[in-house]
Amino acid sequence: MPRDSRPEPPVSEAALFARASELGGRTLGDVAARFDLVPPPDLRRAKGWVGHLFEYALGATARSRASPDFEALGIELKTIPVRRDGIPCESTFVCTIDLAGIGSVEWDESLVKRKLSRVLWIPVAGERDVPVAARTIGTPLLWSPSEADVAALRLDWEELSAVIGRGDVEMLTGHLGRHLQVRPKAADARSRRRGVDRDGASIATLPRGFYLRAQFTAKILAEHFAIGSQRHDREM
DNA sequence: TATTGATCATAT
DNA sequence: ATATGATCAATA
Repeated sequence: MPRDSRPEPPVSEAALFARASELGGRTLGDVAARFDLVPPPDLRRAKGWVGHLFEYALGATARSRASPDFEALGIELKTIPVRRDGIPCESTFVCTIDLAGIGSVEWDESLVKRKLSRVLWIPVAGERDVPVAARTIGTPLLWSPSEADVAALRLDWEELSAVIGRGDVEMLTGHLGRHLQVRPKAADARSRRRGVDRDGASIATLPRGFYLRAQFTAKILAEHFAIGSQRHDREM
């Protein structure tokens, strides 16, 4: 029998953050056991397992629904795998791209801007030499991008969107974009999605998504820790 | 070894 | 087949 059943959605941002904070310092195995879930030995065949665990443990809206994860609060949940030194192991997936329509979308109404407006980051040990069940949960961070962040993300988004919009999606590589990049987001390399070519004609191409580079999220987490230790100093 | 391109599971 | 949750693994 599970010791805890699935919690109700949190009623406020503070309640959500408090709930997430209680998980800090514990292992994924601890949390999974509370809900009678079994951690896989590794994530090769369960890449979304950590994210799903936290959706469940924090009372996120059902997986079937559209984002944000906490609809009533307008908060997006992101687990982020980190090394022992706190630096992210991976980039962070933001959203898939409507390759046929993004050329006529403005930044202010973009999915990237909306999804990143409020994010609950949960750092989790992500090194592959640690079994999933033994991986430690870090201190959560409730984040909104600074004005400088928004400006920088907008610059990347507009550049990348323009390339897609003008019909050069096939020229895009993961190299483009300072903080935001475009990479495949598909079941495999044969997947196809509707896009447009340089003549504006409809083509079938690889589905792609926006991702945040690890360097960008590293900065977010680093600033978080810096502020945390500053507060700690003042308390002493 | 950091990064890009490829891939895996589940639910709808 | 698409959307959401991401990490894997080959490459540079």
